[in-house]
Parts: sequence; structure tokens; C-alpha cells
Amino acid sequence: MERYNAQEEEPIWQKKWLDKGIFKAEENTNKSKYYVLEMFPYPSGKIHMGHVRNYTMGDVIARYKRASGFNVLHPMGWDAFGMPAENAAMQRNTHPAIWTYENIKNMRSQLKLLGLSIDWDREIATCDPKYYVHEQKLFLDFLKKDLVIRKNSKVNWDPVDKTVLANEQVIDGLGWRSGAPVETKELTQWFFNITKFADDLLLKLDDLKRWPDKVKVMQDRWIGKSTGVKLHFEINQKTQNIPNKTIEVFTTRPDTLFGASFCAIAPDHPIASILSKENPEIKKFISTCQKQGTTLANISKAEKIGCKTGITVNHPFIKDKELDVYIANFVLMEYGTGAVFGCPAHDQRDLDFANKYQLEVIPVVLPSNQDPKNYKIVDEAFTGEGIIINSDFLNNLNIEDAKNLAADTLEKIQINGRAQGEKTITFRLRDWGISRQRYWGCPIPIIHCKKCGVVEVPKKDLPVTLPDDVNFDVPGNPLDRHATWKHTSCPKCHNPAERETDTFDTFVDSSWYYARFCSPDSEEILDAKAVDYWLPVDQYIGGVEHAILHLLYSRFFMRSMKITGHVKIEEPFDGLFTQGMVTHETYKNKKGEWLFPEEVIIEGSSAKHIDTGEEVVIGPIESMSKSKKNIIDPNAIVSMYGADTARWFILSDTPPERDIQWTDNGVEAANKFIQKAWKIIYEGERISCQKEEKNPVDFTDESLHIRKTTHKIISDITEALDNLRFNRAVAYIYEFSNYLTTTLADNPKNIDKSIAWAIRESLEAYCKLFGPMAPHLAESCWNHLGYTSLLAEQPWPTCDKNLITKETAIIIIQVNGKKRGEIEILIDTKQKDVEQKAFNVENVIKAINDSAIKKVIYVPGKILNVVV
RNA sequence: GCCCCUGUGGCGGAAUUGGUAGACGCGACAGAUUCAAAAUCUGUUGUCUUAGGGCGUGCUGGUUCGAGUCCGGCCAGGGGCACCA
Repeated sequence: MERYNAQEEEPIWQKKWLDKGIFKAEENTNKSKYYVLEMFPYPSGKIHMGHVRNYTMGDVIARYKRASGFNVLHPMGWDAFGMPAENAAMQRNTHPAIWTYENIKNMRSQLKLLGLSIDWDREIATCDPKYYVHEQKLFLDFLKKDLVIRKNSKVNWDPVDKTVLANEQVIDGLGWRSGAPVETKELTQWFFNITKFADDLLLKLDDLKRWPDKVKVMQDRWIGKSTGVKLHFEINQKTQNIPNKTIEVFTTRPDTLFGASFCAIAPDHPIASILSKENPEIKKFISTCQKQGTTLANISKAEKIGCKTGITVNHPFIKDKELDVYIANFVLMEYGTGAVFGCPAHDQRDLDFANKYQLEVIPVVLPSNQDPKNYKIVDEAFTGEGIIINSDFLNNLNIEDAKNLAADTLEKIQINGRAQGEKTITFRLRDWGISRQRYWGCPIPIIHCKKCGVVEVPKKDLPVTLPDDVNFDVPGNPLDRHATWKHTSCPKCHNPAERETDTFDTFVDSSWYYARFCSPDSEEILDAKAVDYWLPVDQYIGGVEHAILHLLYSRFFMRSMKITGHVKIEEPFDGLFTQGMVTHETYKNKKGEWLFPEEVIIEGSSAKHIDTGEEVVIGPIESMSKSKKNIIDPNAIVSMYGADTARWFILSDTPPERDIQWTDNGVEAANKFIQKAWKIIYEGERISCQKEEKNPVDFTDESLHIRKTTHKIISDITEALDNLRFNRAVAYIYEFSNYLTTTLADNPKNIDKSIAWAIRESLEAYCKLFGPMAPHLAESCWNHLGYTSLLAEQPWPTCDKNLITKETAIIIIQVNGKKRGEIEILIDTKQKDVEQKAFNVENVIKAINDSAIKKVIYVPGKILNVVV
């Protein structure tokens, strides 16, 4: 027997699959559809192990579903717009398009080596005008339905480079290239009106039964619905000369109004801006706050600081009570109204603040276990349930009732000709800003005309394509300084006008690509028949890092596309799976420089450098990253062991949602399996009967046992794959391998006919079962079993239920919950008979030891517990 | 600070609705084969033990005939975050 040679075999099968076109999704079929999609890659240049894991999992599902009789759509494309292409252009003086297409070419050929069952005819790249022309059309359709709005928003502005920076280009408040302190600048930008769907996006999370709870919780919190009251505090006009008569605050706790001891506004609140003009102290405080940034979690640990405005406001319920208004670093302009009232007793931030500035702390909610006479709040705010105290007309109510009564009362009080308060629902979700001041993105199909204002590019003039003749010598957006591209005429009045030079956020490209895959060549945005048939995606797979933005934006897009009539449903992804990362040990030399794994030789628990012999420090296991050099190149693994080994390893041992540690031992084990499976088929084929031979009339006990084992494994693996438990499917294959190895060794050539038949049945099932995971090997095995057909076209083995129905069962005998013995019984033996048999077991008699039997619990087919 | 998740042998991890804890793989050890090694194959491998068993799923308390699984409290590790009023 020759060793299985993956390097020789794999290309053969890849070519056969391609030539026969068996992975092409069928257009006209009566079969049920199954749409498998993995998050498409950004063409960075090379595939990495994360891709291998992602696409292997998807491929297993696609192959399994195809074998199970589904019409499978399993496409691939490229999320091809984005900043790295522009960075490459700046660094290497290559055009973003050339760099991107070169990368796509490389990565496509790398992916093809993995033997993925992809319908490559549907490949799309988002930077292709044939793709983005439809995105531009969609944008115009959205615009007509008021799904797009235009408003001001802040951007990071680099004053030296005179360019807008992404968050990741701002390092410690400085521009990444210029090093200049970043300023904020207001620009008029385009937004998708995602907040319009806030309630629906939240509500329908419940219907996503095949999504991980984790992702749903994250989206729930991101949307952040809260019910409360907006109320106007009347400004005491004596205190400051400002135009505002009231400050509007939002609260979810109107029940604690009697405990209010101050008000606070955000540093960028309009009133703060007015005051800062005349008060240098306030101005200084505001700039201190701005330096803190608002995006980092560690600010939550930062000290709560504030600055008195000098303004006071009147308490809505308590006559003559005034509250000082502060500007405070923990109040956010983006949420609610940018102003709060502080009730220190029942909010930790307010309490920290009050303690710092020696403000009143009035408890108004009394926990049930406390005595009102000596109930005090010192440095821990009470946020639990209780009864209202110290609150006039709210006293003795529970929190819920007090909230309602307070809100109702506020609605009845008139102030400046309107109700002082009103019940409101607030979301933390903000509209999606889609304008980017960059070249390598989809142009926004808009023309700005001095006379007509914002004018749409007529659909007949689409696509608005990117000009090729650009350079990146100077910072900033090349579209903005392009000599001719920018200048055009107004479609309405035909006077000179300017193109919008902003391009779309790349999340726009990825918010609808899954729909375009249904009809990638259609002249329409989406082919109605195709999307109605294929959508939703049945199984979507990708990294959990996209749990919020990409998935939420896609859900927004489906809703919007439904409104514009392009699709009929609202949810894009019926099933979602988020896979874990690929990790590896890290290595450093004595100088503290990172080393690649191939530079290191491991000896027991220590390591040394492969060339110098210098001692190497083994660091913690971390997710693979270029910066730490703990990466394994998929290409290297494929060329050394073959794609099946890489695929097999990445599916083994670790549950798919967890991080998997890449180890050399693991790869060796995977490769060992490949060889072992080949050997089993090779040896087994000599013993088994001919293919397609009729099944014998009678089976011996032994041949029946082989059949039973085979069908049990079929059932187990089918269940594992249905639940995406790839690691368990692998374990069952190992179990089957061990069983087959022993069975073959026990049966020399001159065996019983029924055994020869049972062995063939098991061998055929065997390669079909590991087929989705190691598809090339499976084809070679299938071929060795005498078939000229492709295994990829064979149906999934079906489990004969009669063969796995058990006639007998092992019953565990427990005495007081401890195992004392086991007996084998017929499955429907009555409890009385089981007991009788159990009481004859020596160890059981010993354990009972003449004690009185209190109770006997019998779980049929499983356990008998005797309580003494 | 808030939210979420996870703690099982030397390691990765199995264990349906609460019902034999440790499947399967790695590593280690022993043996076979070999001049020798690699590869391969066969065993053993949670722990203590007086060899009858005892103890074992982060710690601790509870529910139960019975808890890795359910409930309370704690500890540790990981992840997310936009201080969300």
C-alpha cells in the first residue's frame, strides 16, 4: 500500500469538481434551497488561518447540505473597498485598484487550494463598478423613501495634513502621520436613518432563533431602548443672562425627583458653549473634558468632575428649591438631551459627583430591610427596589407607581405655555453616518448645484465611477482635488456644478452583498425571482467582531430594501454562527523581539532559536497576529500536508465558537488520520464484497454488529453536523476508524458473505461521513472503492432506525446515589423484575447490608437507585 | 465602572430533559517491529488506597433518591462597551 499523497490527489479532484460544475447553484429546481454564506474577506493580500477556519466550516455545511438533497448556494466575493488600499498606494506608489485586484488574484488562488465547494461563477468584488452601480441606485431609492438624511456631524480633523482621520488613525489624540493634535470639525454628511427602525430592530431580535444569544444581547444593548420622561427645568433668570428659559433633561427615574440635588449638562451642550464665551474658567474646563475623549471604557473609572455654571434651576415639585447647574464630564451630548438631574442617593455616578462637591444626598427609595429613621447613603448608591420616602405626594408608593405618578404630574404642570414633562422613549442607537472623505470607496451619486442645491445623479448616468488618474502624494481626498472629475454640470439646470467627493462607508458595500449573490449578473439591482428564492441566508458564519455594526446595518438594509420593493422579507440571516479565533504560542528572543514559529525549536518546556541556538522565551497563547509573528501560513501547511489536513485540524477538538490553538502536534494528528483513513479503505476494500452487490438475506451476529455500529455512527455524525458540532463529528469519525481497524484485523480474507457486505456498507458510509470535512481524501477513497462517480455527488448516508433501536439496556444500580453495579436487561423489562435482578448483584447486597429499603427509583433504561 | 461568557486529567475537550464523569485526540509511559531511528502497531494513563474501596468537574452553601448539569454567595480567567441618566 502506498501512502496517501495529498499533493498529487487534491488537484485532480479540484479539477474534476470544476469541470463538472457540481458546485454551481441550480437556477431551476424543485429542490429546497439552502444558502450558506461566510463573511466575505477583505483582500489584504494573503489568506490567514482565520479564513481557513471560517471557510472550512461553511464548506462542511455546504457539502453536507448538498449531499442531504438541498440546492445549495455557496458563493464568494471580496469586500474590496477600504483604507488599506489607499495606505498601500501612499507607501508603495501603486494604484489602489491595482493593489486590490492583485490581492484578489492571490487570495482567490489560495482559497481554491482549500478545495471549497464554492460557485465561483458568482464571485463579486465591491470595487467593481458592475457591483457599485447598483449600490448607487439603491442609495437613490432609499433617498426617495426618506431613508437617507443629511445632517452635520463631527469628524477627526488633522490640521497639518488637512484631512479627515478615521478613529484608528488617531493615536493618543494625535494624527497618525502628522503627529499633530487632532481637532474636531463639523461637516455636513449623509446618514442612513437607522434610528427609524430602532424599535423594530430590537423587537425582531426575538425572532432570530438561530442566532447566538450573545450577539442578540449585544445588539439589544447597542440599540438601548429606555423609557423615561423628558422634563424642562426652569432656569432662574436672575442667575445668568442667557437666552434659554429652560434646560431639558431626560430621566428614567422621575420617581427620584425629590432626591435631586443638582443638574448637569454635557461639556458640548449649547448652554455650555454660550457660557464658555464669557467665562474663561468654563472654557478651560470644557477643553479639559474634550481631551478626555468619550470612547474609552477607562473613562468610566476616571474621576467625575464638574464645573459650576452659576445658573440655578427651580425644582419642579418643591417650591423655592433651587438646584445648581454644573457642566460635568460624565454627561453625554449624544444621548437623551445632553442634560441630567442628579439624584446622588440612587445613582452611583451622581453620588461620586455629589461627594466630591459636597452636595446633598437625600434618600428617596427605602429598601425593605431598612429602618427609615437611620437609613443613610454614604458611598454606595442604592438602585434596587423599595418604597418611596421623603417625597411628598409620592411617599409610600413603589418605584413603578411613583414613576407613573411623577410623570403624570409633570405632564399636567404648565411651564412657558407647555407641559413641564412628557413620557418619552429614548434609544442610544444613532443614525449611521455613511460619508467618508476618501477615494477608495463607492462614489455617492450626488451633484451639488449652487442654484438647485443637492441634486441626484439621474439613474441613466450611473455608475458614477472613480477616476483612475489620481495620486496620493499629498494627504487628503484625491477626488476633492481632481482637476476634472469633480466638475460637472447640474442635471437640472445644466449650469456648472460639483460632484459629491465623499464616498460610502465600506459597511454599505457589505450590507447587501449577500442579496446580490442571488443574481450577481442581473441588470437590475436585485433579480426579484432570485432573491425571493434564495433569501434569507440560511447559515451565515463569521467573526464575532461583526456582532453589532455589520449585522445591524445588514438588518437595516433589508428593511429599507423591503420598503423600496427590492425584497419581501426583513431579516437577512436566518441562522448565524460566530466562530472563535485561531491562536498560537508567542515567542521572543532575549532582546525581546518577536520570533516566527518556524524560527523556533521546542524542546520539552523550553525552546531555542533554530539557527543561533539562542534561548527563546515562550510567551502566552494569543490570537494570531502579524505584529506578534505568531502566525502560521495556510499555504505552507497546504503544501506540506495538503488541504485536507489543514481542514481536518481546524475542525478537530475545539468547539467551533471557541478560540482554537494551532499546534504542530495537532497538525500531525490530523495528518495521521488522513493516512489512517486511507489505510482503512485500502485494507477494507480487499475484504469487502463488490460494489453494488445485493444485500444478503441473513446477517450473522457479527455482521449485524458491524451494521449497527455503522448506523449508530451515521446517526451521531448527522446530529453533530446539524448542530455545527464539528469537533464531535471528528471524534465520532475517530471512533468509527478505531472500530473499523479492529474489525478488519479480526476478519481475514475468507470471511462470511454477510460480513463482507456489512464491511462494504461501513466503508462507503465512512468516506461519505468524513467527505464534507476532508473532501479530497474522500474522493480518492470513493474511487478506490471502485466508483467512477464523484463522492461529492453522492447522497448523505441514511440511518436505518431499526438498526439503532436498542433491545437491551445496561441499568446502573445505585445504592443511595452511589454506583454499586450494573445489569443488562431487555429494554421493556418491568421495574419489579429489574429490582429482583438488581438485588441479586453481590455488590448491591453488600451495600444494602440488611438496611431497610426506604424507596426505589427506577428510570427506565437507565438507572435504578435504592434508597436505604 | 457596567454587561456577557467560561472554569472538568499533564493538555484540547466529551457527557440528550438532572441519571455510569473523563468519549475522542494530544502528550507521557511500557511493549512489538527495527542493527538503530523515524514511521507504524498493541497496551497503560484523574487521584489516593490497607486493593474492599475512598475522593474527585474553581470555592462554598442549598434543592434532589441522585448535581459537571438547577438555585444562592464567593473566587479566577476571558470577551464586549458609546459613563446611556
